[in-house]
Amino acid sequence: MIETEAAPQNDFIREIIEDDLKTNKNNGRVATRFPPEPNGYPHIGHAKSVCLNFGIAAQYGGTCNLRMDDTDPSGESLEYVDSIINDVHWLGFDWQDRLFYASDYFEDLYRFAVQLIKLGKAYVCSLRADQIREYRGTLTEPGKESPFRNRSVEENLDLFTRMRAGEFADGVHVLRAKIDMSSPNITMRDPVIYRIKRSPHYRTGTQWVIYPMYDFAHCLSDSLEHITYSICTLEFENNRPLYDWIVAQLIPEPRPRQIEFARLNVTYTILSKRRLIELVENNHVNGWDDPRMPTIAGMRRRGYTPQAIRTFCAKIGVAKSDNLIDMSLLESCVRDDLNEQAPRAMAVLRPLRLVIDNYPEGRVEEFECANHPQNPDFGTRKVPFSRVLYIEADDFMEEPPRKYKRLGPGREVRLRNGYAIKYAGVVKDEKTGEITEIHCTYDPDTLHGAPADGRKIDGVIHWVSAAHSVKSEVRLYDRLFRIPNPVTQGDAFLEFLNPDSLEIITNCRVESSLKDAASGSRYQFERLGYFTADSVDSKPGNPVFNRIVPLRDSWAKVAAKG
RNA sequence: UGGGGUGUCGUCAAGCGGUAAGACACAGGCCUUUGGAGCCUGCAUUCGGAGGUUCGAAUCCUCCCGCCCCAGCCA
Repeated sequence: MIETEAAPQNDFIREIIEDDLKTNKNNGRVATRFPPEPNGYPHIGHAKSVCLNFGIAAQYGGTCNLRMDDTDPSGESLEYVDSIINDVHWLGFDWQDRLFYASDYFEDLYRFAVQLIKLGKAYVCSLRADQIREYRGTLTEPGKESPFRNRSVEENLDLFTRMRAGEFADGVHVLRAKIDMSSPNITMRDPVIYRIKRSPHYRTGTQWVIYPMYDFAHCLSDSLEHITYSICTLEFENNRPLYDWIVAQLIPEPRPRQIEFARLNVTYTILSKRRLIELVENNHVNGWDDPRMPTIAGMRRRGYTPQAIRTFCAKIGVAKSDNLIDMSLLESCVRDDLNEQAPRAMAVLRPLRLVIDNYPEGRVEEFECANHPQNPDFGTRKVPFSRVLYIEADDFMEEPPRKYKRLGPGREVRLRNGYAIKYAGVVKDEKTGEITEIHCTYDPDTLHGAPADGRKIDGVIHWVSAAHSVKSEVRLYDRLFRIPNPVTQGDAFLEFLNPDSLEIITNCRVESSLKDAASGSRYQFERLGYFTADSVDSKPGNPVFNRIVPLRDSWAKVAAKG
């Protein structure tokens, strides 16, 4: 089952749940929710929360709701709601009919606020925003009580009703919880729970001019949905006493419990929604699903599989200490999945002409090649072979360093799926001295298996028949997210946009059997890594390939060592 | 200098008083018609530091240090 397998290691949360199960706190129910604010596309950090919340629910036979936490109309939109729905589904999770919107609770929340006023636990404060800040005190000094703190219930009710009715301009009044202005926890110093904001809401339009704040709306939304565990990130730890306070005033037991975990950080990656929005709005990238983006949509386009992302989330674990996950773990997860799922093919990115001198001109053979080296279920494909081939320019070196196993003067290598060939000569451009063509001879007895005389052939290179190959477009993203650490520095954007890291290569040749590659297909091209046919830019018959997994340049390391 | 968290290998992360799991990374080897697959081996005498309790401490106690979060009418 997808949900269970995706559950990250979450021992401290499991412990809490199992204690509750023992004491039968919630009658054995486990109910979680994934509550994004629809003000951006979900990213890999959200995936961690999605896997956690749905995973926990599945582990205990419970439920997980999807809830749009849309209490601040500015920045929220239907487009983002759609992206969340789409991406969570794509990741493999199902909330069935439990899709909710905090905005659907506006009427309930309003009534809760009225109730709080009647309890004498909330008041309308008419201080200006800057005054409220001033009265709040500082980290080390207690705050001062608002002069409006002791308004009568009747006056508060009257004012709050008129706030809703639109009688006041934005900002002239707010509703505050009456808690403790001298609390060492600043969150508890009479927090604002309702504000006037004349900003049309993407769902409720202009129906409301007052909107509940997160602290008020979230815990009560959880309560309305009978959530048992409200799992959120660490920065809300200071808000937990407020969460408990509000719920204690208005909701009978059993009440939802907030549990915090550390949010995801990945090396070289920006996961701040504010910054991602900036990248999109300033056109630094081509939208939220740009393959360079750490969004689910971007990763999907780049070729990541839901499985790989789920595995990643399961492997990183869930704890309370700040973390910075090495991107190599993410890459390892895709490689692992794709190694099993991706059919193999051959491609050449930087073509170098290779002529087999002793192979008859005009002759064409077709080799039956396995689409997967380990799994015969993938079947085979026919690959044409002829006298003139293209090989990867890197696969030939005139002065090969030690340990180089590919082609060079005097050497013999195997053409993947084909014959062993032996170096015969090289042709250079007279002016530049650049190698333009390699000449080889082939050994006809080596098509299947090693040569009869027992000589060993170490190197294997891939190739494509020049006359039969098809030209396609490949986009190389050397690493998924080319953003240097520390990501908090402003110049991160410059690096992100560095054209050197976004090289686009257009003269790639892909063997003909691939020219009908369907959109969204993933291939591992021999020795080059995993590629996906880009589902947005590719056309049938001429796919555009994104390279999705960087292969470690181990050869470069060997060469560096000498 | 207030409050809330958190510190175990390069990076994550188990461990809950009985003598440091696992993963990624890294290194070496074997094997292979992708060097990037597969297999094998190595990789924390020590758990932020210093004391203490105990036969025994990463785990309990004391003090100290580092890092993160909180002063939006954001979430």
